[in-house]
Amino acid sequence: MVAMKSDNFFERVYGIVRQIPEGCVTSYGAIARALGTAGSSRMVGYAMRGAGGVYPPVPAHRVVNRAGLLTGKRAFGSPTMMAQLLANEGVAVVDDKVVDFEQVFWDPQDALGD
DNA sequence: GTGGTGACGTATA
DNA sequence: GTATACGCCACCA
Repeated sequence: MVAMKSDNFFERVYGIVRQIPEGCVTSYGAIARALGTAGSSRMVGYAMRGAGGVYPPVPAHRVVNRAGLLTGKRAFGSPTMMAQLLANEGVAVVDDKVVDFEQVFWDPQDALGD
């Protein structure tokens, strides 16, 4: 099967993010590790940068860094869009940071073992 | 084919 | 505990 998806890596990241349940969030490193590319944690975020142009849409707003900071909020067009979406999902966000990050944290490996 | 960059993470000072 | 430096690896020009 002709691998038309050269974004094998990207697609995988999208697949994980799309499995994130509503009201939950995860970290780039966790996703990267779930993919087996823990070393390319940066690539996870890089992939998300293109998440706004792929289909189906990827809830990138549910993906934050290790500190729970909405580092990529700027990728949503508005610096408050990401926080707004999270708040809409039930995730409290203050100062561009996820509140109780560890409580709403979702483990991507959980989807793999589904 | 090479170089530069990056929505991170970890290590060290 | 805070601040700074480096590394990782895949994508883009």
